[in-house]
Amino acid sequence: MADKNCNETISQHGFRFTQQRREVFDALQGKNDHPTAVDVFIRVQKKLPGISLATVYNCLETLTECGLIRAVHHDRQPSRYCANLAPHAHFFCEDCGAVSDVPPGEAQAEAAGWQVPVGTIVTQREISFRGYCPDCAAAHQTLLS
Amino acid sequence: MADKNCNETISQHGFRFTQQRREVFDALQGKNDHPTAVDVFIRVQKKLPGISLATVYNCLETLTECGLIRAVHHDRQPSRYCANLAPHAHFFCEDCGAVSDVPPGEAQAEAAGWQVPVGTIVTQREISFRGYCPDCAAAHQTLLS
DNA sequence: CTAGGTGCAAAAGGTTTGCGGTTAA
DNA sequence: TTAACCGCAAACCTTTTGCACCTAG
Repeated sequence: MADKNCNETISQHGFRFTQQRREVFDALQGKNDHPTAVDVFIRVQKKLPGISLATVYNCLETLTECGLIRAVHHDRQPSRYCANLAPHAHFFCEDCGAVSDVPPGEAQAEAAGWQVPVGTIVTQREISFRGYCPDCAAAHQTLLS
Repeated sequence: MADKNCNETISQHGFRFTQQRREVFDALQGKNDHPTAVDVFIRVQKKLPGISLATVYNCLETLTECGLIRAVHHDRQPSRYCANLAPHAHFFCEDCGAVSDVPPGEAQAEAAGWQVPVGTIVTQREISFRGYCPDCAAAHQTLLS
């Protein structure tokens, strides 16, 4: 069903629904980790041994353009990809490198309160947190005590 | 005076206060544009014709490590650097590529309301907006009307 | 049938690094 | 004096591109 939706969306954007695009899309579904292009490449290779990394990059870009997935960036590290289309922020652990989704609270639906100049049109907002995930924070605390 | 402070801070971090670091630091002071490493390189060359781009990169990293400047990233575009140490967000214009600082409003001191998992330690937060700056937004409107 | 997509290999572009000579402390 | 730093050039790593072949519609 996700594939059906994917197919339709891709077609609506004037692209073809190829095996490669389907597998790249599938590789992100149902996981909430945030794989890099290379990670996706490794996953998809299990289904399509002949796929090339360049094609994975191309597919990821196409899918992003179609709004089926989202690209996530942190510093200049490799791009990561995310199938969670709901509004959310990202958390990057400085220790283990894990990337996780951060859902907004009730009161946090909009980025109210930022003094964007009058006349500005904001089309997108990105919020990211950096620090230590619960596991790594606990490990730190143990070391310090 | 800014230089004096810069000198002290660099020394405190165990680094040397070299001409190159001073000029790189100075190249960012008093401007609120957000130059790339190459932009800084071009500026600093006027003062130190012999400086190399690699040194500019190294200086920018050292200064960032000392907390004297801040690195700003957007997608995988070249890193930009910012001398504004006050808490603020960034706005990236999709049309003209301008990067500007966005000060927080009164009610926006913290990014409260995000459901970070219990036990997480957040050390840094980054907020960025993308869209059209007032000038480009006006241009768009003109085209559409 | 054919425009668009794929695989490959090579290039691009930003950033980092190794090394011999230089300099701030 | 000497460890840190600089300039240079080469390496690195992610991402993009050109081209000949292939395939979805």
